[in-house]
Amino acid sequence: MANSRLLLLDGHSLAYRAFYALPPENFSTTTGQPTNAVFGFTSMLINVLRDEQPTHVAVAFDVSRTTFRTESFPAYKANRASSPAEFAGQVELIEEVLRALGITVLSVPGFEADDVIATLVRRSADHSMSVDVVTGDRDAFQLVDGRVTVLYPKKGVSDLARMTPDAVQEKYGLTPAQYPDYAALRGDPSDNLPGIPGVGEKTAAKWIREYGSLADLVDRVGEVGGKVGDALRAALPQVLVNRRLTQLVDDVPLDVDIEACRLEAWDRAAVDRLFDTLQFRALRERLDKVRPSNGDEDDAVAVPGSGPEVLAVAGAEAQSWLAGIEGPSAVAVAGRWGGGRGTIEAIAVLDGRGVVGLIDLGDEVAAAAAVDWLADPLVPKDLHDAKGPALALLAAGRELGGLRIDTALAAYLDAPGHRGYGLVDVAERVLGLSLRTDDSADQLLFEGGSHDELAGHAVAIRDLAATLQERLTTQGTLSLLTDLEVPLVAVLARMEHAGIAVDLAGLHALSDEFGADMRAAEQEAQALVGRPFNLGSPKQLQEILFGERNLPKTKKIKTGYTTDAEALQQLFAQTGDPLLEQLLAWRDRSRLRQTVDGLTPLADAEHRVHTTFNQMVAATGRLSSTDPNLQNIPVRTDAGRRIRGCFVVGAGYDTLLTADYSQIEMRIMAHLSEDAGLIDAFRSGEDLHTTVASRVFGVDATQVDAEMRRRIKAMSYGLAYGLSAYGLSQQLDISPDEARGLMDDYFTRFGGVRDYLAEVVERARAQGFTETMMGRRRFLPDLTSENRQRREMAERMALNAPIQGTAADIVKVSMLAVQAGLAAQGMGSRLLLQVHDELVLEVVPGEREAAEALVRRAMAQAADLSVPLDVSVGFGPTWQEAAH
DNA sequence: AGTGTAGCAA
DNA sequence: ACGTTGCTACACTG
Repeated sequence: MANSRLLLLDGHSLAYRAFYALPPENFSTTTGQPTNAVFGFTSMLINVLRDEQPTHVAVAFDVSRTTFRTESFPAYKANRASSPAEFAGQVELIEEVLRALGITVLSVPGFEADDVIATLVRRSADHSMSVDVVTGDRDAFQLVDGRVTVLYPKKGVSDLARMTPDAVQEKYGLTPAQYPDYAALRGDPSDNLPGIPGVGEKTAAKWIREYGSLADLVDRVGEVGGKVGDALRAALPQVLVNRRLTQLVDDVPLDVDIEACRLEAWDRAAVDRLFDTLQFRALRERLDKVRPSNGDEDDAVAVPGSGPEVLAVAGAEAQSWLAGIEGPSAVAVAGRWGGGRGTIEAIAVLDGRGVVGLIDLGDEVAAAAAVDWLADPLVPKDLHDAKGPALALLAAGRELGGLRIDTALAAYLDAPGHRGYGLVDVAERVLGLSLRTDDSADQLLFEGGSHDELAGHAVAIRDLAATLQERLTTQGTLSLLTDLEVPLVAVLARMEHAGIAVDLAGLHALSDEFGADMRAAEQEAQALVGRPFNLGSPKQLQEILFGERNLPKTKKIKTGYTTDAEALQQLFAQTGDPLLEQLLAWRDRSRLRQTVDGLTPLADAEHRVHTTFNQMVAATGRLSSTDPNLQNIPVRTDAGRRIRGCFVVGAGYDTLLTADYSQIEMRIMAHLSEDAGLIDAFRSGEDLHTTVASRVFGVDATQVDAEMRRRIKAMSYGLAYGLSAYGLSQQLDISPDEARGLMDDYFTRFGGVRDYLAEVVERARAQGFTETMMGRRRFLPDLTSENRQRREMAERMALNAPIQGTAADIVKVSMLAVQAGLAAQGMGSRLLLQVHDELVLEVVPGEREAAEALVRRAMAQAADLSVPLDVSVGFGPTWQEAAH
């Protein structure tokens, strides 16, 4: 035990330091939960774990305000205001963090955290451990000796003073043992311990140095001359009380053995979940770099040596080796991909024989064999995130075949909502494995000596496939993987590979035009203000609007007052300040230009842009699109639609086809809620919002005016998002009472919807997750949170996830059906984009009718609901003109 | 490099 | 505090 290092922290004092050191406005979750104390504490903890490499750790907390100290001296700490509510809540969160990290938490009624610490310090002497005590309470300096160091936060949460005997000597001119004597003389305002009038730190330290100790000073108290001597004699009883209170108790009754504080590997899944909810992204990564020092780094690394034999397979040997493979293989692929293309550098194949074959695709003969093998639909294989390799094969004019399980997708279905599904992350979360990787990027590149690494990945993929397959089977969601997500990989790869053509000249013209509009607005704005300024700087804008021009204050945000479009429009309505118009115009054009200018550099030689569809980002099951995001191309304004007009049909094709579901989410709501009224409204085939409005307001459909329809439409859509009466009132610009009345009327007519919404939340609370029609789960642990904000946030997520998720499932099913239909009929038309409820296809000459029929059928039959799935289809040379 | 604001889509 | 799911650009901060 000679090399054991014990780390002891004073939870409350450090949390308090952090609470006041870090501004809560910079440290809160998006749900409004302040996390400054949790963040600061956790940050300090990670730093000391990293710097001190302890083998044992414990954190002590004060339990209550009454201790033996308050009993003997009622004024003790009586000056302390009760801690603010924002603080109290965070202590619980800190304890959660510690639990997840497997760190012992201690508290003993009647004693302060420092007494618990002193007790452990004394006990650790038997184990001859070195000890670090982290606390914001200077009384702990009395514990310092050659074996024990106190780390005391100087400033903020990152700067710790290392108090060794020498450091104490240097700072106070006293030994650690003398410190409590000195503290008793000095008093402590923060603990409400009075000092001696006229005696400060200097005199107190001088006396202790001179007399050696407080006891000696008391013995010779008559020798102290002057006014301060009189003061000392007068205050002596109080000084002795101070001394007793400052002394730490080192025999607190504590039934925890030091050995129980040994730091074990922590529960990564729990840490991930907790840090996700706390939105501690950076800390998560810093924590990753700190490993428990008990040598666990080597015992879980999946590399050969602990695993199977690795064989470098080269040249002509590759083909025969691959041909001899038994059973499904786990395949790790090194390469690079993105932007609709990709290359494979090497693969590691692990099969039933238990040998990893490594094939470097730099070797042409071996590469040909490997590509044939990867493309073979009859060879079952498991990959992690197969879309990249699939793109590489498409680039080579081939297609990935035989994909059985994609372990990244499996991990996503098992637990959506994580930040990343790279192999390193997933192996750690699911298997508790720490994969060695040279670069932290998810995409493994094959360079010289990384054979072992790639082979280790293949082992991890094999184990992940087995574990996750079992988990999904238990969940009943395996078919979602094998029949939906995995087949979709190939479809997405083809879409990304195809890209969509853009009219580059048109985009450049738009950019110029929007640029000119921006300059005009900028000049007018600067003329109105009287000097140049940056219209894109919210800070300068705030100074000008609320300072110089003294406009009414808008909604408060972290950095002052908002200048968002809604607020500026409201300000304009109130004040008519012409500057606001110019700002809004500038913002609008600037935004549009930004969209256009982001697009042009991404076009390839054929003037096509290739987005990347991400299948594992949205917690609800939706896809997302990046580089560029083609799912948020403007459509609501005329100028915006002109950008859509620059997405065009490509050479060799006849037209673009767009097909979208109308009101798919409302239809899903009708189906799931089984509300007879809503189902009837859809079956009638009349305008949905008008029909619903006529029922809510109890009038004939012909009596429904535009305003009534608008309100009902907003209400209907809001329902699926957990809209509150307040939110509805804001959106419709009516009073909360009026909104409440509208909701009541709505629910009177559509009681099934109300019952469904209530039930979906309660069910999710009971089982811990929501489910889509096809069984896709979303876990929402916050549904049982004590914290109201977090709980209500989770409730809204629970309302929305089954609806948004079911829509996502249905669209994915329809994509598979479209792709299958195109292939079955040997058609040349192809899918290009998916925008949540819309598909965009490029149609070759002669296939318009067949394509429309196919798409309509595929989309309408993607699910069997109690209401029809209505699909509208349009054709046109541009995306804009193909819209309907 | 990371955070916050703003704004676009479904 | 008050409507979900995403992505990107920019300004500002350390």
